[in-house]
Amino acid sequence: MKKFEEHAPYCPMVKTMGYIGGKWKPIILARIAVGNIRFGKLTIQIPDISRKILSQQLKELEDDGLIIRHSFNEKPPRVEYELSDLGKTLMPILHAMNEWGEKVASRLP
Amino acid sequence: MKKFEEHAPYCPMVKTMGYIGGKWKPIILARIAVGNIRFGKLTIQIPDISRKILSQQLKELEDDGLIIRHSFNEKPPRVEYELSDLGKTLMPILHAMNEWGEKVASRLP
DNA sequence: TTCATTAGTTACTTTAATGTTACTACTTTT
DNA sequence: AAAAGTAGTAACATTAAAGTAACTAATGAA
Repeated sequence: MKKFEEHAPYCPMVKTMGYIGGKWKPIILARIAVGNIRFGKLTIQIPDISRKILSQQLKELEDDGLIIRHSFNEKPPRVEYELSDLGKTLMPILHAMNEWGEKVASRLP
Repeated sequence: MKKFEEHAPYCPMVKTMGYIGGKWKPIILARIAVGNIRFGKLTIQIPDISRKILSQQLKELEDDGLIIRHSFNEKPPRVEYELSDLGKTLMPILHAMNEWGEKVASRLP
């Protein structure tokens, strides 16, 4: 039924979605993009995310090389996250998304 | 570049994710952005999406005012989708995502 | 006559994503 | 001595997302 010739041999959008396709990832990345940030601060800035999901998503972002995790050996623990060089290349996407959200929010209540 | 913190009271990223946050939506939108396209053509260009999900996502995109559905009263049926004016304002995001996917694909195998 | 075509829908099942609660370790503060 | 603070994790429960198979209508073609 589907013709092979018409299949997109490789889709950049699919690739991108593989990295930032989660419900929370762009939101998390946008927060980290502002500057190094601690785990607890993220849970405050993104009130609707649970610690479990946040932790999980951060790990995926780290595994994908988009963020760097800095763990200071202190008690109580302190961990900071920052964008990696690769993560910083996402800034145009994050900014475009941020701007769009602003515009839509101001026009459609 | 503007800092995300300047727009913190409501979260524009969350708003944007509400519109294009699905697994398939950016991919579908990117396809429609290329030009008016029929339902069946979309199922060919996005081989891994089922008709059910495609139909469902298209309806959501239409309800959100991002795309316009043109139904020609023919048998067998013909339906074409195009970006609305609002949908066209997503182009910077879609374009940035597409470019990022291309770059990452070329650098990381 | 029977098949192929198109853009879906319906009913059902499975998988992925997300949430909840309780818990840890170590130090400092009350 | 108890409590507060941090960055998580484990076990379990739930919800959201996605997949599958079968079906429709009207027409033209084999």
